[in-house]
Formats: sequence, structure tokens, C-alpha cells
Amino acid sequence: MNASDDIDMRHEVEVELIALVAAMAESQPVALTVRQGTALPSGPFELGHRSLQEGLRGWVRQQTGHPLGYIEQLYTFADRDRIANGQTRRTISISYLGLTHDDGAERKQDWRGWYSYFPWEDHRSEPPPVIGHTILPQLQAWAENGGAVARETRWHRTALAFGFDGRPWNEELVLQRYELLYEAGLVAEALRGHGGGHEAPLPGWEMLADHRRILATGIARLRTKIKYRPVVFELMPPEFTLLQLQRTVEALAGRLVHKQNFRRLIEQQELVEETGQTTAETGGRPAKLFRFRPAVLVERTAAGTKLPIARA
Amino acid sequence: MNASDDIDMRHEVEVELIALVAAMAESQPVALTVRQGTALPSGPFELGHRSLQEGLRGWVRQQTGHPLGYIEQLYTFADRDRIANGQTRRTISISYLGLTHDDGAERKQDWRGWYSYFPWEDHRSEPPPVIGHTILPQLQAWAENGGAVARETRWHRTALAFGFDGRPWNEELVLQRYELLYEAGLVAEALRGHGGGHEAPLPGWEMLADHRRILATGIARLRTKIKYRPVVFELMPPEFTLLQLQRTVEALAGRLVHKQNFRRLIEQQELVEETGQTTAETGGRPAKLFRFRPAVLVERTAAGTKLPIARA
DNA sequence: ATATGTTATACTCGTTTTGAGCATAAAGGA
DNA sequence: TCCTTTATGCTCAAAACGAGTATAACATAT
Repeated sequence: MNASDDIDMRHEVEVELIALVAAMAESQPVALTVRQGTALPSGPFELGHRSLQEGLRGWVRQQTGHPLGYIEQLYTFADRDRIANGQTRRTISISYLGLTHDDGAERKQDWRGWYSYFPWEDHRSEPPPVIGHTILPQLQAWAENGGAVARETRWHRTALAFGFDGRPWNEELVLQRYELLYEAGLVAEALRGHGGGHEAPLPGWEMLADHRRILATGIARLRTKIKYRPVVFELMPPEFTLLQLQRTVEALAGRLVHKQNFRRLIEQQELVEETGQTTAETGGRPAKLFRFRPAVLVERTAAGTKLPIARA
Repeated sequence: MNASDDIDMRHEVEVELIALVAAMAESQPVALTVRQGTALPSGPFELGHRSLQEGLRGWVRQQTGHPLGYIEQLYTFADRDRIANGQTRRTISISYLGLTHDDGAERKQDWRGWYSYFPWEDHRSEPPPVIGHTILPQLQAWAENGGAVARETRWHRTALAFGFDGRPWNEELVLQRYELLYEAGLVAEALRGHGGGHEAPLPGWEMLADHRRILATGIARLRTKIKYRPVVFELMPPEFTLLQLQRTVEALAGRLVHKQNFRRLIEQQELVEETGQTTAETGGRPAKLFRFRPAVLVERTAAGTKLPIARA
């Protein structure tokens, strides 16, 4: 395919598969982790693997005992060079996003709440205080510290990402926010190679290598995608009430939605159908149980246009 | 990061970077190709490359003389095993989508129209006859040929992908359509390992390896993305008329849009601003010239929600 | 100079889709 | 029976959409 088979040194590449597996646990979005929550399940792509996806499923099952259902590719990146006894080697990391319904049966698995890693991302009750208390002043200082040129840009990016200066909060910008904080040296990962002894990072657990960035990427992807594809259902039990569905969406988006309008939206889109039964377990008036309309799984792959199409 | 450094054979992996570079040429969407239109620019990821993107830019410049501006990652896949003198080796292909404005200056470059590869995707004037004449009957036959179970599924997928049985045409399903045709053995690429001598493939140029699939992936991505992100502008000259903008969108989407409503959409979204000048080069009444509002480039990264958010 | 063809723009109108609430129903517990 | 709580139904105005109709402003052919 290309004239490169004569040079062999450059093939010294390791390919790593990394999985962000998401689920819901009591209205909290959680991720499947290993090593006490400091890493995502991962492993090298091997010759024995039939495909990237197969390799990934294998590693996740092996490391967490959890079988994967729905998965989609997230992003591929090249890790910075690594030195191994005088040799340079590179790692290509291919990350995936998996969605599961955690039936709570197996408790060996180490699920951790998203917002333990990103405390500034959960706006369901109210904007997290850490934003005003710590992030705002620190980023402000960071912006000031920039050269005459950088100053403007830095503050502009900050204001946009966090909704300062009267701008609205946009829950989709998870990755931008993380990268901004990283650049500003406010997260633990950014302080690593710097001889330690730096200022304290923001609240929020650290992770190995770029795993936390992958988590941010996955959250962002999911927050975007639930708006135009029926992916939430991968996280739901077979039957559920509309409020449960709403709580899940809210957990993912990190913000509250208008109940009646949410219900209208779901119903008009014909995503669900009543099972005919109700449950009283929610307290208050019993709620109808719904199930996902299976036809949608196939049909809705075809989404709707937004262009003002002309008639034939 | 994982306990795998003791086994070395499995690192026998080559990483390839592939670029789909898109531009507009006289109301036709085109892709930058090499080898007389049979391949996309590509090359191995090497130790000397600072990053995946840098490596890609290098190969494209080297092979086509074209410098890249905007690029985004498309998809990563593992090619089937390859045998090289008794050895098994794998290739990981990382594909990117680049958008440029082809100013027509450099003619060494080999730009080819998208629809030469996918004649069934251009519905601007009318649904391409090949769909009714050839694709419909062939896919119908293919569906019939399936087992009792497969039959239904096959036809259902077909109808959905191509808008048969009264279903609407959905321009975003480029990849699904290509994969369907591939599965049904109707494109040249699918007939390769089969000892030749098969039936004739559909009209539409063949490409090397999976390059045509990558092209399909990129077209699909672009058709989806123009609806919620202001990416079209990467393909436009600095100043343009609204009709030119419309023609570009139509070329990408492969369908016509309602002129007045398109204009209303663009203006209400405040994507553009008048330059104050007009051009008479369009024939008819002179058109105002517009330019992209640069602020949008930054701000619109933040798109709008679709969830019925509750107020604070 | 006038009629024609072509593209550019302004507006109109009826239909949907949103955003925000008000109101009512159906349980359980005090 | 009266709250409290969650579930659902409905209303209303504002904004966005889909489809046209009506003009305006040029170039060219009579």
C-alpha cells in the first residue's frame, strides 16, 4: 500500500485499547474502573485478537468480569514518546465508549461516579461551588499571566468554557474544560513531570496517563449524542418509568430538565411504548411503565435532517 | 501501563495515516487523491513525527503538495492480517478528514469528484437512475437469496438505506449504503478475493484497500456535521454570495435546499456578515458578498442543546 | 427602449416545535 | 380526611419551519 516495508525501525509501535464503560447507579453516572478507580480497563492489541473491538471486549472481561454490549470508538491518539532502556517506543491508544445496564448483581466491579473525577461538571442541583471559589479565580490568574496576546484568548476561552461573563453553561464542553484546566496547571495530571512540590490541584480524582482525558471525551460524546440518537436506552433496564428515564438523562447531562416537556419530547418521538403496567415504587401516584420501542433501534439510526430541503 | 512488555511479537504492528481531503470545485465536492484517483494520500506513522496530525500533514504535503488546514479524526480500524514472507503483520489505519478551500491555483493536484465513486449519492437534480435500474433489483435479489431469517432483515436494511417502500431518502446514510452494497457483492472491492470472473460491479470507481470506505465515512460525517457545526466555511473562499454557500451545502448533502429558507436560516443564525460589496458575476441581479463571522468560529464550537432544560 | 431571462431579496402564512406553567389525578401516611 | 408526593393532562405564547408569492436589479436579445 505504501513503499515503507524496507524500513523496519519505525514499526516499533504498541497499540493499546482503552475502554470507558458507562452505566447508571442510583441516578449517578458511573464508569467501570480498575486499580481503585485510578485507571480504565485497557490492554494491548494482540495478534490473537480478531478485531479491535474483540480485543477490547476481551480485556474488559478479563480485568473486570464485565461483558460489553454496545460500544463505539471514541478517539485515537499517540502517546508521547516513551524511553525503554535507551529505546524510543510509541504507543497508539485507541479508546472506546461502552454503555451497559449495571444490574447491580456483580459487586466485584469497581464502578466510580463520573463526578468524582469532574466535580465541576454536575450542575443538577446548582452550579458546583468549586467553580466560583477556586476555578474562576485560578483561571483568571492564569489568563492574566499570559503574554499581552495570550491574555485575551485565554480569558475568552475560559469564559466560553465555563459560562462566565453572562454566557450560558454548555454541558457539552467537558473536554474543552478539562483541557483548559490542564493547560492552566490546575489538575494533578498536568503537574506530573514538574518535579512535584507545586500548588494543590483542584478537587477531583486523578487518573493514570490520559485516562481522565478519555473519560472527559466520553462524557462529552455522550452528552452530545443523547440529543440526537436514542442511546440512553442502552443504560436503562428493560422497563422503566419516564421519571427514571429523565433522571438518567439528567445524570448524563449534568443538569435538570423540564419534566412535562421532557415527557412530551419522548412521547412525540415515539421512542417508547407503555407496557400496560404501573409501579408504585416511586412514592406518590403510581407511574406507568414503559419500554423502549425496539423498532427505533433500527430506524432511528436514520436521524432527521436540519437542512431546508426543497421538494422534488 | 499494562504488564505486556515481556511479549514482543505482538508489537509487530504498522500504523498508517490516511487523509480524506475535501474541497469544492465548481459546485462539485472533490477529494484529493493519488495514483490516478485510485487512492487517498497516506503513509506510515513514523518515529520522527511529532504527532499523528503532524505525520498526516507531512504525508499529504509530500504526496500532493497540498498543505492542510482544518482536520479532524475520522475512524481507526485494523486491517485484516497480512502475510509478508511467512510472517503475519497487522496494520492499524487512522483516517482523518481535512477541509480546504481549493483556490484552483495548483493543478498538479489530483482532485476527483465524490460522486464518481458514489454515483448513487448525488440527488441534486433527481434520484440517480442507477438506483432504480440496477441497485433496487440487485439488492432485492440479494435479499431473496438470504435464508428465511436473513431475508427480512436484508430487505429492511435496504429499504431504510435507500428509501424504498415509501421511506424518505436520508443523505446521511452514506456508509450504511456502501456497506450494504459491499455485503451484497455489488461493488468492485467486495469481489476481489473471489477469483475474479464475477458479475460486473455497479458504476462508480473502485479504490485501493478500504479507501473508498473511508471516503464514504468522511462524506457521511460531513453531511451530518454541516447541520450543527459551521464547517462549510472551511470549504469557502473568504468572500462569497449566499447562493455560492448554498451550492456548497447542496453539493455536500447531495440534495437541493429551499433557497429563501436557506437564506433565512443562515442569517438568523448570524453565521455571516455582509462585506458591503456586491458581485455581478452570477448573472442576474448582483448579489451581496458575505464573509463568515469570525467570532462564530470560536463561539459556535459551543452549539445548542436540544434537551428541555429547566430554568435555575 | 423594451421585452425577457436570470438571480437576488423581501415578505406572508399556516403549521410545528419549544419553553413555561397551571391544574388535576392517584397513591401513602399522619 | 388532609397533606405530601409523584404522575399526567392541557394551555398559551414565542420561535422555528416549510412553502410560496411578490419585487428588485442586472444582462441581452429585439
